[in-house]
Amino acid sequence: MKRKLDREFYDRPTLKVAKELLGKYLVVKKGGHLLSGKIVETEAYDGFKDPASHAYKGTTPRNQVMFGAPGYAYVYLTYGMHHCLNLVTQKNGYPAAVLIRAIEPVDGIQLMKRRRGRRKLRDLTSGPAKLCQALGVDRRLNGEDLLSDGIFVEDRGEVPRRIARSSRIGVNDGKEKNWRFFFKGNEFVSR
DNA sequence: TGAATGATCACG
DNA sequence: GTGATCATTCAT
Repeated sequence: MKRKLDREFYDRPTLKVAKELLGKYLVVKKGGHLLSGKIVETEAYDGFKDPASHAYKGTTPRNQVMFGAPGYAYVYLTYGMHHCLNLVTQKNGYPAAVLIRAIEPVDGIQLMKRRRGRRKLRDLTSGPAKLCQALGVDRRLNGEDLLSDGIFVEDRGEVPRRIARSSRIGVNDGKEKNWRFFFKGNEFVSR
């Protein structure tokens, strides 16, 4: 049983969405290719009061999508060369999203290897920018509807186990919360 | 541990 | 316009 996540799934508290995305399948279809992977690591960026969020200081041209309706992709370039993929959550006007930090490769592994220039399965998608490169996600997908057929998340009926949480990677804030979720012991989790 | 690499944003 | 920063990755 496969079921594409609907708008209502994303229109909920961000921490809950971040946690429940674990074990779901991220699917990208483009140019006749089908690429997918099981989500094994996420991070929540929630609201106006989250200093680590791009939306902390209000709207800018880049973060517009975070303020928009739930169920859309927010893709940005960082360090001048790496893309990161987020899934926008909660209602229009409330800036929040979930960063997809790692997936376990499932469909299209040969193409992922070619794009990444790596042979080992573990090196393909074990980080937010790695998985974007493997799946061919870049800023052209910013603002893309996650209910479209080009990029979406699918429930394949699996029951997730062994979920752990920690502080977010690359976030240096005194009050940093445990807003990173991952499968304990999964080899595709970043770092 | 640090280089790569360029968009983004605050400042004025 | 300028300069600091960056939700990272890879090779040294």
